[in-house]
Amino acid sequence: MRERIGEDRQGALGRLPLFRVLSTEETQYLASQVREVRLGRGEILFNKGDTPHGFYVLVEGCVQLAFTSEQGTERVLEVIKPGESFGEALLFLDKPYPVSAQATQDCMLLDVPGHTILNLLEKDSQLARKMLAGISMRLHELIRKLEACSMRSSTQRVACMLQHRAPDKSLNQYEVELPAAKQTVASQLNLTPETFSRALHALSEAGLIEVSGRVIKVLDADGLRRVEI
Amino acid sequence: MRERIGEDRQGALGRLPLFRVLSTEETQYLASQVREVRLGRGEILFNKGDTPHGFYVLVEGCVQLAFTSEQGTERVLEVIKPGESFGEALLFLDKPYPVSAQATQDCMLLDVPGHTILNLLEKDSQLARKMLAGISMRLHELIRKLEACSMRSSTQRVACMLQHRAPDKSLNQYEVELPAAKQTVASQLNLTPETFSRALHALSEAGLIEVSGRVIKVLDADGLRRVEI
DNA sequence: AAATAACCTTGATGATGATCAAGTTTTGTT
DNA sequence: AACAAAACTTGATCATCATCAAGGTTATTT
Repeated sequence: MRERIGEDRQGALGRLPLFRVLSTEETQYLASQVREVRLGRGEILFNKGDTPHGFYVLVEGCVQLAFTSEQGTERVLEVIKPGESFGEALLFLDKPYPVSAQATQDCMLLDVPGHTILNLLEKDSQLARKMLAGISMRLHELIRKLEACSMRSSTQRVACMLQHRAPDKSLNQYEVELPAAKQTVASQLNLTPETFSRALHALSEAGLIEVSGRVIKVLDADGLRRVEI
Repeated sequence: MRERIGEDRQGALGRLPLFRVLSTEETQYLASQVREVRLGRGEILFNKGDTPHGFYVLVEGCVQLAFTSEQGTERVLEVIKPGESFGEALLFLDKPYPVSAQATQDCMLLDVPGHTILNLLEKDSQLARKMLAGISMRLHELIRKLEACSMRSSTQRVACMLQHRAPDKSLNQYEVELPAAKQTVASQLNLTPETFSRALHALSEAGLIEVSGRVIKVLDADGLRRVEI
């Protein structure tokens, strides 16, 4: 796969959700402008406060976006998976990155220069629409997170996360695989690893879920909805 | 002003930040499609979970966007002021409103049908760019809020909000007028009115601010930055 | 396969902020 | 101007979650 992309960057770009709408010609132009970036596990792509020049598409690996407070404590905002992009919003804002980006696996990304995407946007209303949809989706996700963040109980937050990750909302039983280490997921929920662990324990006690490593089996989705404390 | 808009809806639309880029012809088309909505203080425009059909531009008054939990407690996400729009992101998502909208003052809004704005977007890349910028800005704000929400201390959150509302970041002294009732601002910071009140008190004690009603005089912005508890 | 490191769990304690309650001030209405 | 209602403040108490600490488990490396 990795070689494939090296050889056929154009094809790889065309397969990305965001760029699927582009014409062959446009994809060609794009491919000529992007730069490949490789990161080893643990490496920092950019820090909060850095000046953005474009945006990134993750082709392979895993990147996490996080705030870091003065004391060095981290709060993970988002885990980026292959095919997803990040940093688009900054193209239009002229502000520094509000978060840091770190590779949690060996990664291959494409660095798309700002002017390239702005050029494409001028001419291609389909791409504009796609980007609007992408950013809107991101916005929606953030609203959900903020809502979760203002829900009182830690257990409720965890239950809520498990519901959100259901493959199908109508199912009452399903399995969820956590997208990252438990401490990372905890951080996304604005919880300490300890509290997260206890919350999972409580939900197990209540017979609502079964935990084995990163795989969580939801036994009673309806019960999760009714969690009070 | 209100009559003015009634007479000259086209002119009013052209003056709105989002639509300033439109041609006369486009503005004319838009004006023919929008519907005026008037709300009395306290009235609900839509509830969380409702199906959106378009988006809104606030011309006059004040609207607040909030979550409401099952128990009826409210958490204000945003206070919309005249000239601002909301609900754009839903145009691209096919999801229910994630928040409720309530008038906190008598209001006049324009209801822009989804298909109208999508039509305009097809042809006008300037508008697309403007919308992208608008939504990106919203996204950025939300990230800031989430970050604030994960900062530990309530007093820090209040101090942070006061810094953010500085008319000019380089000033060490300035006045801030809260955009809404204190309980609303408290809610935006994910605090109870009581805790908010105490935080303001603490900052006053420390000689960093002076409070008189909704007007807060910041005496030492640098000190605010260093607030620890 | 052994060793090391990272990750996770469980317990005990403490601080922060929510809640409840009562009083004060401000705002708005008649 | 007087009254009512909403908004705000202050105090006391309590619950939740973070922190600290130690032991256990799973991954990774050699």
